[in-house]
Amino acid sequence: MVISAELKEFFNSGYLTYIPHIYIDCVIFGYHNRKLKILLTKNGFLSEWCLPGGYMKRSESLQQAADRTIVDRTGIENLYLQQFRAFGDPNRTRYQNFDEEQWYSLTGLRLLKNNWLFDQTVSIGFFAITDFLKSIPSIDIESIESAWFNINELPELAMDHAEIVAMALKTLKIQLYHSPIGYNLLPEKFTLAEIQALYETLLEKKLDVSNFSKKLLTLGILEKANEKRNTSGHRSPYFYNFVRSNYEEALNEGIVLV
Amino acid sequence: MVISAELKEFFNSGYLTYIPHIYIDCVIFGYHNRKLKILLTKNGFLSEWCLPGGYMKRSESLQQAADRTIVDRTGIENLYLQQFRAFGDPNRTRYQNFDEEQWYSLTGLRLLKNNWLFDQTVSIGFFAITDFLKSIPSIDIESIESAWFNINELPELAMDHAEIVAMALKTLKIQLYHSPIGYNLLPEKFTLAEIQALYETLLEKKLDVSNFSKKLLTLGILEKANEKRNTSGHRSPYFYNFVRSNYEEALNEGIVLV
DNA sequence: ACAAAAGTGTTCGATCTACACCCATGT
DNA sequence: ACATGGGTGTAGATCGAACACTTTTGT
Repeated sequence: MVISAELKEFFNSGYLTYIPHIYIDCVIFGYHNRKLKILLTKNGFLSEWCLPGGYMKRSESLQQAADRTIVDRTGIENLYLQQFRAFGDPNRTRYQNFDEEQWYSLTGLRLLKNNWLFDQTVSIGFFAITDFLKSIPSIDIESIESAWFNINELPELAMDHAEIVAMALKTLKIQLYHSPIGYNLLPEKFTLAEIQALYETLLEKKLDVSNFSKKLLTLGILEKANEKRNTSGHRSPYFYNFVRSNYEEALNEGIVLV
Repeated sequence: MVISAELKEFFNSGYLTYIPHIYIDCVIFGYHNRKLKILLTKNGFLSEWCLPGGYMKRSESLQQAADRTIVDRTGIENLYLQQFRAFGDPNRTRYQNFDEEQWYSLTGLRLLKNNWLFDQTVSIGFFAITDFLKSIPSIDIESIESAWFNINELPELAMDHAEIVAMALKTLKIQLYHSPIGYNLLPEKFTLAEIQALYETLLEKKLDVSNFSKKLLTLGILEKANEKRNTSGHRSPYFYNFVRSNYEEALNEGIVLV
């Protein structure tokens, strides 16, 4: 990996800009057509894949740090990132297993043992969900690759990142139970089969067709549009769309779904 | 306030032991006889009251830090502390409004602007609930007083501590809805009226006598003991006790209560 | 007897679950 | 006509809210 001047600067004096002990890790779920993926990045110095994340800057808020991190590291904008847990096992630091020589041979930089990069970090976990076809990630200075992975075909993850993913998934499911989802994951108009597929994928279980649609329609979250999708070979399904006001209300008030 | 040698040492070189940017704040709910209180401490240098809390030590886990903090600061042992949120507004630091002169006149110590105590901190919020009659708090070196306050008669709180309390209370209520509580808050044997009073106080609403007991008995969490409390003037209530196995199961599996 | 608190029963309606059934359409 | 997926209807069980009722006990 080529060590840019920018990266060198980051290694040597990043602690002036960033707080050395507070890291943000983001679990970005991507959904499309019955597939649930998460976004991972390949750090240039680690063999395992990582969650996209970054240090918190001095004098910014946690939320700002998370939002900035995701834009910086993946180029994806307008994600609604939600905090779900802090992770703070001892000796939790990205480069804990490197000694000075190893680091030198990898980067050509001599970093002292007390360099800020080797400090213990507490990580604040955030998660978000997006349509992975609409969200094309880019990469940042510390990374060499960035990709969507199927949730049940994840590669080896660095540090405690597997645990972070597991907790995020658990939180996502609980959340889904109490508030609707879909605004950013489905097109403007969609069929009942499509939204049910979304829920079934996220919850990892089958739902009853009749009961599912009844629920969403009774709650007033969905309404039938006067249009059908043109399929062939069988009956064409109607389009539906979200009823914005009721959707928002369900987000605030909470519902019980499924 | 007298500045002990220990405190002086803490101010000057605490950063060697503690991570300057990570703070733990604990909301300790105390219940007894229809009263819900929280535990606050009076810091010797601030006019407002604070949540008991402390810095995280280098190379300990978040959970260890929280557990140690509560023992150190309040002397209360065996609390089950549960993480609920991280708070990280910019410029969030306990002594942010002090300048060098003020600090000197208060403490007799000359601390530089870049002293670790003035660093921005992210706080990880934990909460727990205990019986406040059984939990007599003691105080620590930075504090001059420690006391239980009724939840709706809280004094002015430092920094964002009011927000932390509000979030903790919200989390407690949601949690109560999904899992039983009472093991450490009620005596071994208690009456239905007593456990209902507990729930009504925590949830801040009245519950129906019949439905409440039916629910807990149907779930198998409570069982009737062959004993009555001796009251006078009217019918004596039966004692009940928790059925440990079902209680634990409800904790793990989740229930819906009320 | 009656007041006060303990404890039980019952009704009504909403909601969930499971499953059967009908509909539309291309071949 | 039939296969395929879209969509609806309904019986039975379960649950929850509200409230009336019975029991026990001291005065």
